Formats: sequence, structure tokens, C-alpha cells
Amino acid sequence: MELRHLRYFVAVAEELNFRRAAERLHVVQPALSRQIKDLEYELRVRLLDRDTTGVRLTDAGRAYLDEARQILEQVNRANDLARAAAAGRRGHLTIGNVGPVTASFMPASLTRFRRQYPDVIVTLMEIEPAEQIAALDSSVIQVGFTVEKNPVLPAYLRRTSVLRSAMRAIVGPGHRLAGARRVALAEFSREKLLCFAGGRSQTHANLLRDIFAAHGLKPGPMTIVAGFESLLAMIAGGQGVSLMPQHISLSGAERIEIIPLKETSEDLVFELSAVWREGEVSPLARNFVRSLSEQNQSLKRGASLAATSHLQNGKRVKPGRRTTPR
Amino acid sequence: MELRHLRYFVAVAEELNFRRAAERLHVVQPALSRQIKDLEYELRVRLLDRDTTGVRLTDAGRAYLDEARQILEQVNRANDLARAAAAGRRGHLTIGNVGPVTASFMPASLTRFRRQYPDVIVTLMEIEPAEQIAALDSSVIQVGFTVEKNPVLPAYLRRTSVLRSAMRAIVGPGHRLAGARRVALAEFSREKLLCFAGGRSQTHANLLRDIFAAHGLKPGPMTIVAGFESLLAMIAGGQGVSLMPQHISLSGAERIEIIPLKETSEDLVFELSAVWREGEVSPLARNFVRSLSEQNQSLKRGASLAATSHLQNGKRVKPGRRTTPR
DNA sequence: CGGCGTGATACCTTTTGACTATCAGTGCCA
DNA sequence: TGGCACTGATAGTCAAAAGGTATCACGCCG
Repeated sequence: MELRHLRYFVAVAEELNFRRAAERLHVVQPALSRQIKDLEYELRVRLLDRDTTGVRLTDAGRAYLDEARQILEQVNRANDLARAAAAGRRGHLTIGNVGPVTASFMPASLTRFRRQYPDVIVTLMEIEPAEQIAALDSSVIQVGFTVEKNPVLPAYLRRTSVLRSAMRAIVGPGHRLAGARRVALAEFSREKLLCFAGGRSQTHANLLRDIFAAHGLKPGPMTIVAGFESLLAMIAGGQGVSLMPQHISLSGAERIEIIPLKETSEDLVFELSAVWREGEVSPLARNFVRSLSEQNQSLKRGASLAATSHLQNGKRVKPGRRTTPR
Repeated sequence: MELRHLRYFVAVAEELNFRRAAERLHVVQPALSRQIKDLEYELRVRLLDRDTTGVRLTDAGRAYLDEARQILEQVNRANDLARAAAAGRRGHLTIGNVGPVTASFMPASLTRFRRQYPDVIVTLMEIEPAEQIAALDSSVIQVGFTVEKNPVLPAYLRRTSVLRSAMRAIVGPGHRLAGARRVALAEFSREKLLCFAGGRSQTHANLLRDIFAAHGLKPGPMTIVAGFESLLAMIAGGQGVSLMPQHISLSGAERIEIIPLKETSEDLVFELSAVWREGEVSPLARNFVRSLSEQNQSLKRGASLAATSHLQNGKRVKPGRRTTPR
């Protein structure tokens, strides 16, 4: 049994006339008679009573007509759904979230994406930066983020910068540097440094160590604090200082001071990149990354007009290295 | 696009291997490859990622797999439904009801039928006996009832007796005949006769007139009472008497007396028949009529064992003229 | 590096859906 | 009442399309 049988049956049942139905289906009447006969034979059910005067539906035919219409509609819906899924307008997208680093722009990104693709279901999954690649690899997530400037990525992964933001000194209200217009890295390296860690990996600590090393400095021992709120509380309480990207949201810690660094070298610009599998993979991922890029663009425009983007730190952002999507 | 494409796609998606899927479908692998390719071409959507290492579902393929499975299941359900409808196990049955005449056995009949055919939706439609044939004719109902012994029926209608019940005299508590063991028709014809009429047609009055006429009697003018409850109330109040089939339920009028007639001729046996269209028509009707006949049979058995069937009036019922069902 | 597994392709055969021509009933109307 | 228009069914032929055979190119693994 094939859909053709259903299409033909529905046409005859609606026209109650083989010739007219045949015309509508762009076939000739005998072909139609044959197919209806075959359908009835296969079902072992008489669907239409017909004689030389015309056609009438049997009880079974009436019931089957409803069903057949539903099936044909469902086939159309299924085809539309497949096209929507292929275009990334539909489906399930899981994104690797990285706590405080993405907290400042994720809400806006998700809102934007949701507006563009209302039928996509998005799940945020908290994954440490170091494990995002592995999660992508095993298809646990379709989009991840990396904070490394030049990460070593497997060939099948693609990356685009979504955010650049200068590192700043973060100190408590009573700190000796509080109120300073600028602070030099060398001076700051003598402070007691606090680093955030959400899980086992110490991305923040490594980042700071690398920065100081690049400038020939050797900071004292760092204290790792689990939990971002705790870290902010400790800084506010004068128990230490830290270096963070400007864009990080410090909401709920108004007394903390953010001081630009004297140095402006490229290694002091924090860069966040989205990462995804290229090739066979989910068009949802591509759509999400494109949405991020567009957001970036429009923010940049907004920044250059109003010169007030806390995200962009007043600098021009290099256009995201757009990796041929498609 | 045909169901074949869906069946093939589901098989490949489940096996994730063209050879095994082909084997399962009893075709060869190239045929399968071709059909999948055709499906993808028609949808303009890549459903499967395949290379020399194997097969993987795309996002769109995953979505389509769900849909395809649902469609194939719905097709199976539709086919089952058609067979059920053809067998009269499913559908909508409308039965012409005739008020007090059918009131005594309809509930039991419907209960029985509902147990046998739980998926059939039954509607009772109140239709005067005289109009039941017309209602059958225009397919408003699929089963009707007639109270005439030898009705003139169109050739395409079939009839079977469902109930035989002797006519009895019905009198009020203070009536001069109250308490009599038997009463002769001739004596009764001099009483003031009350007849029931539910609508415009006067079936009951005609029935009584015919009975008296057949016995060479001429009763006085009859009073037509609209509403069965009113009729019973008037008889109980001594405002007249009536003749009714024994089986009629007189519930709610305990004080009324029911007296057998002296005469026992065949024309004093009330007969109710079910009527339905033969031939092309609803298997539901046949099933309902068969259910009625079976009920009749089991009642007769019960009666002959316990000798206490108010329905059968102690007499043996002729087996229903079973008209070759099928 | 050779054998085995994957799916794709080219070519041929078989199946089957569709076409043409025609038939047998029914109903309408002159 | 005979003819005509209309119904759907049937027989025979053709072509499209599904299926079968043989083979290829590629990747993996021992």
C-alpha cells in the first residue's frame, strides 16, 4: 500500500465521481479504478459502493476517508518539519555555558536567538572551559566556548571570536590602589591574588599566570576561590585582588573598584570564542553562532554611536573570523 | 513520495546500515540507496550522512524518523479501523426509537450491544412508527421498528420480528372489570377507550380499531391522549380503559390492572419488528439486529426454564426470520 | 599491505502504473 | 421507446520506475 492509494481514494471520495477525480489527479479514469480496486483488495474492505449510476461511500469508506486525510496532512507536516530542521529553524540545541564568563551576554544572546528561531529548544549546559572541546567532540553540546587566544583545535572544529574585552584590576573599597586612574601590572603582581574556579580546572589562575609571565613578572602564590560570589565578597572584604575581563558582570558587588591597566598589549585583551563542529553538523549550531556574530555587529555599531559599551571596552572589535557557514 | 520511501528510510535509520536494512526489507542494497536518494532529493533535505564507514542521522533525519514512524503507525491504525468499520465493530449507529413501545427492552438491548461492540457510538432518535420507513429510506437512521404485522416494505428493506406480546385490557382500580380473570373483546368494546399518541400519527388508535374490526366489533369514539404518563393517569383515575401489549412497561402506575382477553387469536398478538436496509448498507445495523435476535433467543431460553418472561407472555416466540447476514 | 566492510554507480530485467479503446449498465428525454 | 449521455469496469499495450547483478572507490583493521 502506498500514499498514492490514499491520495486517489481521497480524490474519489471527495468527488464521488471517478472521471472528475481522475482529471483532478491528472490520470485517466481506468488507472484510478484500478488503484482503488487494489486498495480495497489489500484492505479486504469495500470502501466505495459504485455502479453505473455513480459512487457512494460505505461506512468503512467514511471512516477511512478521515484517516487518509489525516495521514496525507501528517506527511506534509513531516516534510515541512524536515526542511525546517535542515534549515536549523527547528530542533534541540545544547550550548556549553561557562559560568561568569558568559553570564554577561548569554541572556541577551538567547533572547535574540529565541526571537529569530522560536521553534528551537535551547539547553544551556554548565561545562568547564577545559572540557568544552571534549563535550563538542562527543556531541554532548553543539556549541561551546573557549577562552584561549590560540587554542589547538581538532581540524573539524571551527571557531569565531564573539567577545574581546581588556583585562582590568579588581580591588576592594579600602585598598591602597582604590581610586587610582591606572595601575601597572608590575605593581599589581605584588598584591595577594585571588582566582576564581568553578570546578576542578583552574582556567582563571592559568590565565593570570600566563599574563604575568608574558610580562616577565612572577606573582606571589594565588588563592583559588570556588564560587564567583565568594570571590567578589573576599575582594570587597579586602582579602585580596584580582584581574578580570572588563565585560564580566559584577552585579551585587557595587563597592568593588575596577581599574584599567597601564599596559595595553594584545595579551591583555581577553578573547572569548565560540567553537562548533564543522561539516556534517547541526545547522542549529551555525545559526546560533551567526546570531552571536550579528549581535556582536549590532553592539559594535551601538558602541561607536554611543561610545558606551561595557562589553567592548571602548575598543573596536575585529570582525569575527567568519568561517564559511554552510 | 510514497510510503515505500518512509519504510525504507525508517529501516536504514534503525539499522544505520544499508545492507542490513535492505535485507530486512527483502530488497538489495542498491535499490535501497536509490530510494533514499530519491527521498532526499524530493525533500531537498539530507536525512542521512553516509560515507564508506557507515551511516549517521542528520538533525533533520532524526526529526523525520519520528514523523515517519508515526505516519506508518497511523497507516496501520487506519487500516485496522477500516476493517473494524467494515465488520460493524466501529462507527456511528442511529436507531429509530418509538417511545413506550420500545421502552421496556431498549435499555437491555443497548447494554448488550454496547458490551458486544464497545467502540460503536449509538444514537437513539425518537421517530413515530409511521415515519420510521421514511427515516430509513433517507438514511437518517440505520435501524427502525414497525408495529405492523404485514407491513408493505420497499424491496430493499429487511425485517425481523423482535418481540411478540399479547394484547391485554388495561383498567383503573375502581373499574367494574377490575379483578376479573378474563375479559371478552365484545364486552370491552363498550368501554370508553383511551389511546396513546406521541406525535401526529395515531398508531395505537389504528391498531385498536383494526383489532375490533377484525372481530366484527365497533367501539365507541376513542379519546387520543398525548403523553404516555397522562394516559396511565387517566386510566388510573377511572376516565377510561385501553388495550396494550403485555410487554409495555407500566412502571409508576401500580394501581392499574392488567387483564388477559378471553380471545387468543393471532391478531391479538402484538408484534414488533426491526427494519433495516439490506445490501450495501451499514454492517452496524446488521450487528445490532443480530444482537436483538440473540437477546430474543436467550430470553426465550430463560422463559422456557423459569416460565416467567413478561416479555414473551408465556408463549414460544417464532425464531426471528433471519435474513442471511453478509 | 591485503582482505573485508562500507555505500555508490552502471546497466539490465521485471514489475506495475498509466494510457487507449471499448464495453455494459442506467437514466433521461425527445 | 429508442437513442444518447453518463456512469464505472475491462482488455491490451507501453513506458516509467522499482528491483536485481556486477562492480567500483574508499576506509579500516589485522
